[in-house]
Amino acid sequence: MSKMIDELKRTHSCGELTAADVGKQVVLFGWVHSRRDHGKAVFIDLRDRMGITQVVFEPRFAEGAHTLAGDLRLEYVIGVRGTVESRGGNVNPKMKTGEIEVHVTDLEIFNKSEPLPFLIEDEINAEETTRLAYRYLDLRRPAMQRLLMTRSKINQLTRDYFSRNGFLELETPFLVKYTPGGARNFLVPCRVAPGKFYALAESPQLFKQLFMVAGFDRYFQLVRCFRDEDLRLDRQPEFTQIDVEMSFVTQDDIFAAMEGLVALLWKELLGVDIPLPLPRMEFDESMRRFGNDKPDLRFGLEHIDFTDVVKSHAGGGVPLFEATLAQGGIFKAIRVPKEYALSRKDLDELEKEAKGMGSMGLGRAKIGEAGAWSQTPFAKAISDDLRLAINAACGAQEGDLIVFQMGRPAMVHAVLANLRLTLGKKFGLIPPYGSGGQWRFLWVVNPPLFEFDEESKTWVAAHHAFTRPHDADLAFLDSDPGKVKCYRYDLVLNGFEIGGGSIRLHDPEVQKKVFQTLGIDEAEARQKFGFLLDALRFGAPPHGGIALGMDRVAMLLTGASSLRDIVAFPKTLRGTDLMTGAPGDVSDRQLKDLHVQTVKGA
RNA sequence: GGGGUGGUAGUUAAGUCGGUUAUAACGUCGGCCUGUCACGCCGAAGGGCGCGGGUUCGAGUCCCGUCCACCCCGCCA
Repeated sequence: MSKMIDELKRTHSCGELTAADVGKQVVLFGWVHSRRDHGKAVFIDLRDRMGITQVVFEPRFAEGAHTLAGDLRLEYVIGVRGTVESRGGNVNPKMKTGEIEVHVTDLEIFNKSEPLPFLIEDEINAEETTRLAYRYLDLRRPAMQRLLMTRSKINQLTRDYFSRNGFLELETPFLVKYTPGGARNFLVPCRVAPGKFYALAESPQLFKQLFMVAGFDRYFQLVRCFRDEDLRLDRQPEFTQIDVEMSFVTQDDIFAAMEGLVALLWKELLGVDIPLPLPRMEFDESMRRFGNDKPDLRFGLEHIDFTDVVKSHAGGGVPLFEATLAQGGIFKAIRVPKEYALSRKDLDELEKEAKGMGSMGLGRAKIGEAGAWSQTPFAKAISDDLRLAINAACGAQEGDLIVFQMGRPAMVHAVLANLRLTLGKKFGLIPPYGSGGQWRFLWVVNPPLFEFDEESKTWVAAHHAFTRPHDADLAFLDSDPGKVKCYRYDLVLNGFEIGGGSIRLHDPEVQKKVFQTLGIDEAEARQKFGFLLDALRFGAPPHGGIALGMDRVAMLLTGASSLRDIVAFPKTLRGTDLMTGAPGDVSDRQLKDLHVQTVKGA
């Protein structure tokens, strides 16, 4: 048992002693961060989550402590008592506590440590696989401690902000009824109801709307959500949302509430003033200029649509162009100005990337003298008129390169949107962190309510069936569903979707029409959303809401390069936890209790 | 489901046209050192190259399969 823990109180953290404390008797607890043993003088950097303090052992301070200090190794957990002394001429300006050191009179080793799989240093020197397998050691690294402390601060500021503004923090269930559509759910077998399953909530969506019907008016929650979809750099199977719902509000009211939070977070955590209100862009415009609904506005290389140009020249004699037009395809390009040279090898790599996304290839043309094309198989077939018209449409000058895609709109957009990002990174167009102007927030607004699903040849809800259409578009519900815009909005930051929400459809009559368009009949609607439909009939207030991806916000705020870095115990891309081994096997007995059979090897 | 990158001491990496005993740094172990803070100096241990096949006189290097990790597409209302 530890004498020092029982008898002495920790007086300071390892990050706070300064010249003003010289002469004080102090007690510090922490980990041996590094050790410099000079025989008669032993220097230890002692670390806790607040910082590092140098502690010194010499026989003249205390014989016993000095002898014991010879046994210290990295990551031993120790307690020291001693006197704060000035370092005199040996000040270390790189350390916050570099003006002082502690001359130790008492040392206790609370616990030893075996040699570590990797060093506890800020500079990442271990592969993520190793770090994740020993996450508790990885989290000791000061850089990781700062990330999680920032995360904690975000939570605290968010709670303060919403509480101050009259929001109630209310909880919703995680174990919910499975409803089809949307993200794939994790299913949880229910022991007491044989053959039945709960779903883990993919979001509190329906419940927060019911809070509005119940009259709670302003709700927020920092809530865990679960989605059984494939993972990405910015996607984990469980993640945290800052979830918000408000009654008697317009879209502008919701924007104002969220902008206040964003400005507060950026001010408090980075000292950055975010100018409000945040800019807005129509969904259509975003698709046209950037090929997706989450544009990174930190650089140009915007898309240029030259479909009409090709059309008006009837394909210009290029068979592939003519075929694309016949199939209703579109043509879009990115102009690469001549100062950003791309080698043949670069272009081959880009083409490979494009093919990986379903493209046939990467169209390209180098602009030469008098608008001539080279480095392209189209150079011979294309008519002079069309070639010059495309150059003009793209604003391409001699020495520029245009890269383009043609075909199905979804493919063209996907390929060029990614190509734009790849080129932006390659050309170093993204402003470095801390340079100013690097926080490009954007509301993307007024997307279509429906999308046409090519597979089933039906209209499906682009987001969900409870989003309020624009009143002016109601007439199109029957005649031309693709034209119906809705009060749906995404908050985008630097190419990441950090939040999304909508004004909800609270009018049962319009709701009925929406279901009709979707081909959902009364019975099906009842079965899927019965309780919500009921609720909407019993005096549902006009309401709307939004959810911010808290993890993504934290990732961007801290400059972390992956969502995994700001989640304490994350999963790999295949959904496994390398430390615990989850997901794991269970016994036949457990399965039997749950009335579950598994199909092996199928 | 598809496209791509990677896997070599505890860790991070090098390893050329296939060729003796597979390198280095950090860490570890032993010794020395009173002003270090990437401490220094002397010495030592530690891997057979993700796994399984194959080609070859000979494979870390070539081929096939497979596992794991990462990045992207699909997917994520």
